[in-house]
Amino acid sequence: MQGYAEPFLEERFIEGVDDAARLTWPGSLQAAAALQAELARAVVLAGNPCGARYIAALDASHPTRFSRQKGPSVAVAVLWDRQTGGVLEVAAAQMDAAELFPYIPGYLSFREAPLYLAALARLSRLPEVLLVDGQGIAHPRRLGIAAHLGVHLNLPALGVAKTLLWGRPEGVLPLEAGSAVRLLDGGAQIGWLFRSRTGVRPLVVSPGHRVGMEESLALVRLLMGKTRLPEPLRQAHLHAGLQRRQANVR
DNA sequence: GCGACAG
DNA sequence: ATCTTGTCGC
Repeated sequence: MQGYAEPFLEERFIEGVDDAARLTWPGSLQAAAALQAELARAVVLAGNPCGARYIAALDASHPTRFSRQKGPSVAVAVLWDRQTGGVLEVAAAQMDAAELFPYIPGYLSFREAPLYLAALARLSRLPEVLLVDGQGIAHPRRLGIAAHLGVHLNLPALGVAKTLLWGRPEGVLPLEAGSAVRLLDGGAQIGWLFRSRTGVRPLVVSPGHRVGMEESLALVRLLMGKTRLPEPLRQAHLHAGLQRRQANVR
């Protein structure tokens, strides 16, 4: 897949970085790390998305190597309406898994962001916030996939990951639902460990772009339903799996 | 060399 | 990420 359609998506030029190159594999891990560090300088860690009505939740589903299913990878953008508390639209995009960049911890956006951009472009309206399955700034170079997408599209974005990639929790996280502890890297806070339900493994919440640290956690709290994941992301996960299996049959 | 390692 | 039914626990 070369060049992704993005009709209504805003763009913001990042000084010193070619627009189209922001999400393109620059050729080496070293160059990719440098690009991440460069884009991380553009991250804005302030903003309150709690009043937003339209949220896009992003998740992807991939075929397994040792599976009979050899079909495409599928990404889904679920447009969530906070006014009604339900799904407005489900937009999907697919690519042959072999054409995707491989998964390398720390470089997930080079694999999945192109799919997400294609899915987002198929939504009928521009979301006010992106809720991404993965890290925001809780990343070795402060540019997880949520931050990368946020900066690229100049949209408020935040990450909700199911496991930790980077950072050290500040103390022990209580078992009670709703509890949270700061996630630190050196002296700086890079996110939260958030116990969304009693007894479940904590989520890693971190701002991606144009969202404050406290506000990122506040929004996730507002989006919680009855399960471990915030409801929009749970829906995105569900639909990504369903649509991938659908694509296999065809 | 050893441990860590989003999806 | 994915392969998978029932089963244990709040």
